[in-house]
Amino acid sequence: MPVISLPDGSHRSFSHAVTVRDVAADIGPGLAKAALGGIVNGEAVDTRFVIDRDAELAIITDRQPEGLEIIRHSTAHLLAQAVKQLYPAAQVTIGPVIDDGFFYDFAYERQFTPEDLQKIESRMEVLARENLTVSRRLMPRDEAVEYFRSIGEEYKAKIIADIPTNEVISLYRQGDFEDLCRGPHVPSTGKLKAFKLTKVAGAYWRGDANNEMLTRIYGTAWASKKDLKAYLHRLEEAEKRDHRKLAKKFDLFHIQEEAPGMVFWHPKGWAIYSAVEEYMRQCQREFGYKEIKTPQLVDFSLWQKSGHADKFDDDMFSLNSEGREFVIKPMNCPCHVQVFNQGLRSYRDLPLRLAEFGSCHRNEPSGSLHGLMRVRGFVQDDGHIFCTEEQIQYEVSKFITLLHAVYKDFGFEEIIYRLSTRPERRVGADDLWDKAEQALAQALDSANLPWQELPGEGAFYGPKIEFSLKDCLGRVWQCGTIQVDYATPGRLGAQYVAEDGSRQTPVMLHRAVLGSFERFVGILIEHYEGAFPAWLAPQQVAILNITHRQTEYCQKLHSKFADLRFRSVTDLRNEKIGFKIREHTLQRVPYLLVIGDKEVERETIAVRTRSGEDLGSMTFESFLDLLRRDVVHRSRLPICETNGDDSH
RNA sequence: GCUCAUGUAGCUCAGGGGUAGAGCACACCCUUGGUAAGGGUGAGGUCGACGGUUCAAUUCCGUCCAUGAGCUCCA
Repeated sequence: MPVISLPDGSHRSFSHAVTVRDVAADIGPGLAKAALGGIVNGEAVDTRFVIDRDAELAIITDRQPEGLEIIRHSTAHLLAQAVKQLYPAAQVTIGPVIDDGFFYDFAYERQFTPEDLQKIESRMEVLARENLTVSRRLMPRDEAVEYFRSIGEEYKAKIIADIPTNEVISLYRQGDFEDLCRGPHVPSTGKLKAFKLTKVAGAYWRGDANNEMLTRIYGTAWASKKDLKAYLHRLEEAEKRDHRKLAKKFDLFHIQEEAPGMVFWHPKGWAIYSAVEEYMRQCQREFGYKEIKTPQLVDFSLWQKSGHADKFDDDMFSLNSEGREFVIKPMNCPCHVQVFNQGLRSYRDLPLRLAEFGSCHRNEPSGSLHGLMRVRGFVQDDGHIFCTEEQIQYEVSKFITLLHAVYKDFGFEEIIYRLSTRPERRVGADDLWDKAEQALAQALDSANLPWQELPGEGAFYGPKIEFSLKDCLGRVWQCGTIQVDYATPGRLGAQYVAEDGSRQTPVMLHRAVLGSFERFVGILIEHYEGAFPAWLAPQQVAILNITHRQTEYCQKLHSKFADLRFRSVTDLRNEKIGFKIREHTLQRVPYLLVIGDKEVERETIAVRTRSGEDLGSMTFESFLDLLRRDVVHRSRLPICETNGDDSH
C-alpha cells in the first residue's frame, strides 16, 4: 500500500503497486499525457517504472530540464533507429546528450554525408509519427555481451564488456530497434516533435586519436517547435558575430594561405589591438611589473634544459644556422629566467615581477586553426613572478585583483575559476606538487571565490588556476591563468641569496590575464559585435561635411583630435549626408560629427551617435568633455572605482 | 594530424565539357544635396595550385594547399 509524496508536499495512497504514469493519471489526465518520466527518491525513471512501496515522486514533463534531457536522449535513439533502417550495415556506438542537443556515433564503411542527413531526418519524422511504444527490459551483463555480438553490434558488445560482470543491463526497444541504455526514455516516439539534425563529423572511437574514426551525427531537440526555432535563431545570431566575418566587414585583419594561422592586422584592427596593449601596459606598471623584451630565436639547448623539448618537440618551429638549431620561441618563461639570472639576486629583490608582450609561435595542428581564436603566431600578455614560497599566496591574490579589474574594464562581469592539478606527464617531486596545488587553492578560498578542480589538467611543470569569462551570449572563454612552478627555475639555474646568506631557488609564477592578444581581440569583436566602446573603437569620431565649403573646418577639427590622441576620421567625399551617416553608422563609429555652414559659422559641431541619437549642436570643448568621459569609463557600466587607475 | 564539406571579380554569391555572370564596392562624369542608400558611364577574373582524361577542362578524375564544421591536441 504505497504512499506517494509529491513535491508540493501532498500525499497520495494506493492500494497496490503503481507506475509513475498511474500516479500522473491519478493527478490529472493532462499530466498523464505530458509525463515523460519521473524522479523516484532522487532517481530518474521511466513512466512505466513500478512503485511498490512508499516513495517520493516528481513527475517529469518537458517543462523540467530533466524532461528536456529525456527528449534529447530519446531523439538520439530515434536517430539510431532511422540509421539502422536505412543503413543496416552501420553499427551503433554511443549517443549522449550534449548542450542543446545530442549526437550519435556510428561505425560504417563510409562517412555519412549531408545528403544522408536529409534522408535520416525524414525517416526519424516518420518513426516519430508512428508513435512507437518504448519498452525496457533487463538482461545480465554476459548475456547482453553475447546478445549484441550475435546481432553484429561489436561496438555495443565492447561497451557492455567494460561494465562489471555482476551488473544487470537495461535495454530499450522501440519497434525494430533495441539499444543498450540506462534511460530513462520517453514512453513513446510520438513525444518527439521538435528536432533537427545539424551536422556530420568524424569522431574517434573512445575519443582516442589512435583509434579508428567513426561517423558522428549531431542533432538538436526541444520540447516544442517554438523552442527549436528560437535555438536556430540563436545560432544565426552567434554566426552574425563571427569575428572572421566582422573582420572583413570592418576591415580589421586578414589571414591568407601563405601564412596559415598568422594574422595580417589592418590599421583598424591594429588600433583595437594597440588600445588593448597600451591599457595592459599601464595596468601592469601599476601592479609592480617591470616590462622586458626577449629574443624570438633561442638555441634548442635552452628548450631541452627547460623541459619543453621533451614534450613539445614536434610543435615548435625550428631552423638551422651555421650548424646550430634554433627554436622560434613558443613561450617566454625560459627567456625570463635568463633575465632573472643576470647578476646576483638577493631575497630583497623578491618578488621580482617581469612582464613581456611576448611574440610566440607554435606549430598548432592545421585542423585546429580558427580565425584569431587559434593561431600559430600570437602575443601573450605574459609575466613571471619570481618569489619565495611564503610570497606565493599573496602574489596569487594580488594577481587575481589585477585580473578582476581588467575583466571589468573590458565589460566582463562573470568569471569562472578552475584549478588544474598534476598531469601524468610531469616534472618535479610530488611533495612540491602538493605544496603548489595547496597554495593555489588557498588563494582562491581566501578570496572567497567558487572554483572547481580539473584533475590531471595542469601544465607539466606545475598546477594552474584558469580564469574563464562569459561573453554576452553566455559563451565561456578561458583567458587568464596563473601557474605555480617549482621546477623550471631550478632546471635553469635560477638562484638568490637568502637572508642567512645561503643560495636558494626561487619559485616562479607564470601568469597571463588576457592569454593571447589575438584571441582576446577576437573575443572582444564577438562580444561587442564590432560596436566597440569608445576607448577601444578604432575610429572614435567621424567628421562629415555637408558640402565642400566646410572641408577646411573639418580638417581643422580632425587635426585637433589627432593632437589630443583621439582617433578621428574625415569623410569629405562628394556624397549626400544621409549616405555618409549610413556608412559610418554601419561601421559602428561611436560619434558622427555633421558639419554644415551653420556649424562653421557658429564654430560648433552637430553630434549624432551610432545608435541614431541626435545630441544636438555643441562646442568642440563640450564634445571633447563628453568623449573624454566616455573613454575614461571604459566598458564599465555603471561607472565604478578602479584599482589605482586614477593614480596619474 | 584525422573525417567530411568548400574554394568563381575587392566582398556576398549564381553558373556550368566549347576560355564566364549579378548585386554591392571601385574609377570617371553629372549632381553641392542638413541626419541610414541621388543619377549615368566604365574598368575589373590563369574560375585555389599542380597533374590526368578529352579535339576541347573553370566544369570530370587524382594529388596538394587553404578555409569551414567536428574529432584529437593546446607549454
